[in-house]
Amino acid sequence: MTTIYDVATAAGVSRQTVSNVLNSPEVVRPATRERVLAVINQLGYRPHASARRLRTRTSSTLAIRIAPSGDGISGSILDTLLHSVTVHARTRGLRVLLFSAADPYDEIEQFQDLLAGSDVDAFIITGTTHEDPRLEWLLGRHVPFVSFGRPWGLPAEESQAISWVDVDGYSGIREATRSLLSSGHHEIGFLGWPSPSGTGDERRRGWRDTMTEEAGWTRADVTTLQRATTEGISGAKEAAIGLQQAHPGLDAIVCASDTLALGAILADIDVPVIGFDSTPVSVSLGFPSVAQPIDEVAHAIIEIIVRLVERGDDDPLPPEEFRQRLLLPHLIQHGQAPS
Amino acid sequence: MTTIYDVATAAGVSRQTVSNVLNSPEVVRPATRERVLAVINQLGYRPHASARRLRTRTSSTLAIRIAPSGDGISGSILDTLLHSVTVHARTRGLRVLLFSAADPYDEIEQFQDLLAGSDVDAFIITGTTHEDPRLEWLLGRHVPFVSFGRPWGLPAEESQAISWVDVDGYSGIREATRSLLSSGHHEIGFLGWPSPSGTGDERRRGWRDTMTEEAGWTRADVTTLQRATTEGISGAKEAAIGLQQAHPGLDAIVCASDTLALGAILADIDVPVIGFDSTPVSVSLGFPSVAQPIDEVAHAIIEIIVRLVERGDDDPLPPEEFRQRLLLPHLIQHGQAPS
DNA sequence: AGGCGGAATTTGAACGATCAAATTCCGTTG
DNA sequence: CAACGGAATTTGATCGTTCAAATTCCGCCT
Repeated sequence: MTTIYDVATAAGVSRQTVSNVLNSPEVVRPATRERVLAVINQLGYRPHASARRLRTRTSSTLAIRIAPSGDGISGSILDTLLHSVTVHARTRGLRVLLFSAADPYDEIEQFQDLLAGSDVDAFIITGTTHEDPRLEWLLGRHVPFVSFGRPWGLPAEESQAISWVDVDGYSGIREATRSLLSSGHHEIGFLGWPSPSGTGDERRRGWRDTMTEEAGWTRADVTTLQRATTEGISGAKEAAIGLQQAHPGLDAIVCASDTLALGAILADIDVPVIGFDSTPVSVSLGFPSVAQPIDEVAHAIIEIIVRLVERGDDDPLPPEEFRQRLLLPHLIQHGQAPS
Repeated sequence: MTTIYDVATAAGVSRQTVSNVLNSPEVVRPATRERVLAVINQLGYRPHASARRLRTRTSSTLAIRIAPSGDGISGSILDTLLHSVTVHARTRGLRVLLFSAADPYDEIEQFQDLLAGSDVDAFIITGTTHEDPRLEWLLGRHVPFVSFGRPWGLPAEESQAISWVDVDGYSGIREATRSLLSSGHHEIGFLGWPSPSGTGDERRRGWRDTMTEEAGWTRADVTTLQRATTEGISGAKEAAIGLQQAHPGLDAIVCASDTLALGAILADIDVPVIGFDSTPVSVSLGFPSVAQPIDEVAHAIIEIIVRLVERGDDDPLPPEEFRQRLLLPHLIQHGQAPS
């Protein structure tokens, strides 16, 4: 193994100069820099990351929790995010460490371990809930983190302190509903999750507002055009059938997820169905779905993390517009007709 | 931040004793051990992982490459593996680092970086190909690694040196075919990938041998009962239609993947279809599929890695049966009927 | 030619842990 | 009661890097 000393000796400079070539090239005279770089290449020197971390107390690594196991149909959004995050992280010289945790408290336990060893500079958290203990813990210690998903239902003051990236489900469902309207449909139902659910309620509003503002329905009328059911195929199937029985004129359904959409499709009521998340199921069966721009999400997350990490410990937080990003999803018409 | 010195001072012992309490408890007198542990808890001391790594040159971390982006329908096997690996890794005190690479050479580049910094002790590699440059590189440097998937087509001698965990596709397809036979089907077709393909050919043989050994077909007859097509729905659909036209008596189809199976189902030829991998698509559509025991795979991988890492640098390799595991997949009858 | 001052480079110290060797402790034994 | 010896504990050195301070270099001005 070659160390910084070997390089220094071979290049006829001191170890610190080698260090500077790598970390602050601008302070080294160009001629020297070239010479050192040549030696570095020739010897194949790579800095010892742990030694650097010990000294600098930073790791250039971010951590993200991975849920115990893929739950099946839709769970893959987070997996997709993981891919994109890893790729974008690399372009900024960051690494991604995975960890698993049984529950939020266990997760906090892991935060501690990872931070204590200078293993990790920042976290990406997902699935924040009301009164999430993780938020308080992280904020209290000034640990840089970004949430994928807005932290719903927090007092404005606290929510301001949190960095997040999210996808505007409201707009996504509006776009889906609008596309159905413009292709001549009118009596469009909605299949969603039971309230309260930050994400779910927002998607429902997207549909409701489009129906009332752009299709001439009244608030009262649209209430019977929607059903709520927990994520799952059989429940969705029943709900879709129920919807059609109540509204024989029903001519399309917008859903809060691909799972619900699949249920609606399997109900065989023969109207167009639009899902959410553009999961493998919608891709392969070919029904339209609102796709989250996961790659953009990853990009935004990484940019924010870089900003947060670079910030000195008592510099002020960057302004909100740099730390909170709401991205637009887009309706995708998958090639094939439903079977 | 509390260090080992703080603990030592507070407990009235030397730093080394504290270190021993954590790393070799058996050499510390029980009374002392208790006292030190109490202080550790009280102060919330956590060892600084980077300092330890610098000294010991090990990281308790393994790395796995994550492919650039989820390709859609089937890719999720590796994601599932990632989940399981992370969980099992934790039980053995290991961490999981992700990295991305554009191609095998780029991947080797990353191996170097990660090893140079004592960031990583071992790798999990996937998708090994004939003449894989990674194998040579890793073997040449005695870097511990485990391959998910047998390295196909290597000279026996070299192949012996490699540790791997794989799933016996041959048996899986045999089980699938046999189950169709036992439910009264006889003219069972096979949809697979073009040869040569280690995995694909193996699965095809599973079907062929079952047909000839257990269903009374001749080698010659079965050749027309199978079609090969690249992974994709439309190709599979055509192939399935072609199969039925050639064999009007066709009464079931076994496929090398869920994607192919979905194609066959969408061909509407109304015979039972069995897929492979039990992906979300087969789960949600409810067609049977051969499921890889991914959790067992992850467990086996971690056990092997632990063995390899613990091994001194010139200890002999553990015997093959500890380093090469072929696991059995199982046919899963998903609840629901195809739409 | 001597002195000045900023740029470039080098030197000393430290980050927190573990290894290896040295020392202390303490119960046994002659 | 002193010497012995194994167990328990402490001390000195080191892993590879970067920070901060000290030193050297070198062109330029008077």
